[in-house]
Formats: sequence, C-alpha cells, structure tokens
Amino acid sequence: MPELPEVEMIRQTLEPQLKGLHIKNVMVSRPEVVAQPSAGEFHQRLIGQKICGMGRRGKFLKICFESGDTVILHLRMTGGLLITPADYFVEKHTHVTFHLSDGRELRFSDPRRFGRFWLLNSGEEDTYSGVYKLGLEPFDERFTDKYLRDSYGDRRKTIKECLLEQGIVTGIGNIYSDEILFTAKIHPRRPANSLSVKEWKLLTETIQERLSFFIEKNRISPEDYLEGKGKEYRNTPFLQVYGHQGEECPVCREVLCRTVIGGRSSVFCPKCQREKKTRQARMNQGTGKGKR
DNA sequence: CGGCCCCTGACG
DNA sequence: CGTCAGGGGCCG
Repeated sequence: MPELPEVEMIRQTLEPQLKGLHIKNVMVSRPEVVAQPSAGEFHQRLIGQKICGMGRRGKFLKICFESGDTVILHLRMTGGLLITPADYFVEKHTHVTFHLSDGRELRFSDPRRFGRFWLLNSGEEDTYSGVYKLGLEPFDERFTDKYLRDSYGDRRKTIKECLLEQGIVTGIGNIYSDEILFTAKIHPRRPANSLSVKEWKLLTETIQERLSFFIEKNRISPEDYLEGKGKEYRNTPFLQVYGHQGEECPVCREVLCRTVIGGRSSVFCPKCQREKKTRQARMNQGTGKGKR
C-alpha cells in the first residue's frame, strides 16, 4: 500500500524514537513474514542489538544496528509499523513484536501478510530482499530526464507500466504514477517510445515535484501517527485523480476516466491527457512552434 | 509479456 | 455472493 512518500514518512516518524534503543526481545507469531533467515535465527540474532538509525530505499525500510547488521522490511500492500506502549491495544494481524529497552514495543502488523522482513549480517551482500534490483532514487542527482529517456526511450510498454517498475526509478506505485502522469499531462497508456524529449523532461520534473509534495503532505507527529495506527495516510485529500473516476477533472472539469493498465486500475483525464496527439499539436511540433 | 499467486477485508 | 485493493514474484 505505501509508496515512497508514505515509507519516507514512516522512516522520518519512527527513526528519532528508535535511535539509541536496544532490542530486548523479538516475538514472531507468523514465521512466514520473515523471509531471511529463519524466524528463529531472526529472533536470536536481534536480541541485544542497538538501533543506530533507519533508512529507506525505494519502498523498502531499513533498521540499522550498531553491529552493522540491518533489518530490511517491505510493507507491500497492508503492512504497518507502530511504536506503542507495552500495554497498548494489540491490533489483529500483529505478526512481529520487538520489545524495546525503553519499555515500548515496535509492532509489525499486516492483514494480508504480504509484507516481508530480511536480516542482513554486517557486510553481507544483499541477494535476497530485492533491494539490489532497484533503480535510482527519484532524488538521486543521477536521476535526470536523459537517464529516463535512455532507459525507457525505446520501450513500447506503456509509460504507466514503466513507472511502476522499480528497476529504473524506484518508489512510484499505482497512486502516484496516476498523479504524476496527470500533472505531466501524459496519457498513462502512451507507449514509452512515443514520448518527446520535452515530455521526458517534464515527466522527470513532475516525478520529483509530486513526490516532494506528497512527502510534505504526509508529515505527521508521533502522536498522530500512533492515533492513525501508522496506516492512516494524509495524502488522500490531495490526490487529484486517483480514486476520483467519474468526477470532474480539477483542471478542465471533464469527467475523469478509469481504465486498467498492466492489470492496475488507472484514472486519468481524457482531455488533459490526450492519448493521440491532436492535429494542432502535431502541427506545432512539426513547425517547431512554441519553441524559443 | 500477460496471467496467476500470495492473503484478508471492504464494499456493492 | 463477486470484485477490488496504494505490491511484487514467478511461471509458462
């Protein structure tokens, strides 16, 4: 469920609270959520470790320990991480509980059980979690319009599906791909190789602008985070198209359409995001009109 | 590549 | 009851 802005919000909210604490115990009630190593080893190896920070890579969260060991976590669709007092109501589907040295608990809950943990030893190469397959962070200085164009420019695949891949640029999911393409006025079904140089540039800028915007909108206090059980995100009031099919486009008032692309529900404005270029647009491009 | 799978819960 | 869900891996 969470995409880059939500995962970043979780990291920013939890890191200051976890930093410096020790793991007193680890309870795993659903061993299958620990992908690597075995749940037993996961438990044993984490006891006594001191947390020195948290990180994020794409939609993966990392908990870093002073020993150099790292816990990697992917929340997938419905996973949530919550720091609670020990006597706090235990949510249904709580699969992993870390007992912390300040008496509180770090709890992982996930109704659908798609979320996964990995534990890497200090210096161990990560060949399990999938982090190694990820492309650039959208805020990496190497992430440029040229990079996107060079990576995708020859693909016939739809631009929406390209954005959902994590191997070129990472962190964009189904909601933000729709939001980004709407803002950039690019139809989600456009083949990647049909985008102009200008559109690649606009798309690159829009990816960074929209993700920054939603990271800002997601900022939350630890109290509100606990209140919302770590799964209540603040971005929804600011979504312009996702979930708004059948409603008016906030820009042109045309009715927003829903379709399925790559098996994923996609919402777009048929007027702002033209699938085919209009005769006028082709003429403008052909004559170089609008340039300079 | 598309299609299916992993799961539970919300909603029509 | 069927369908869908903001993710991703695997299989033919």
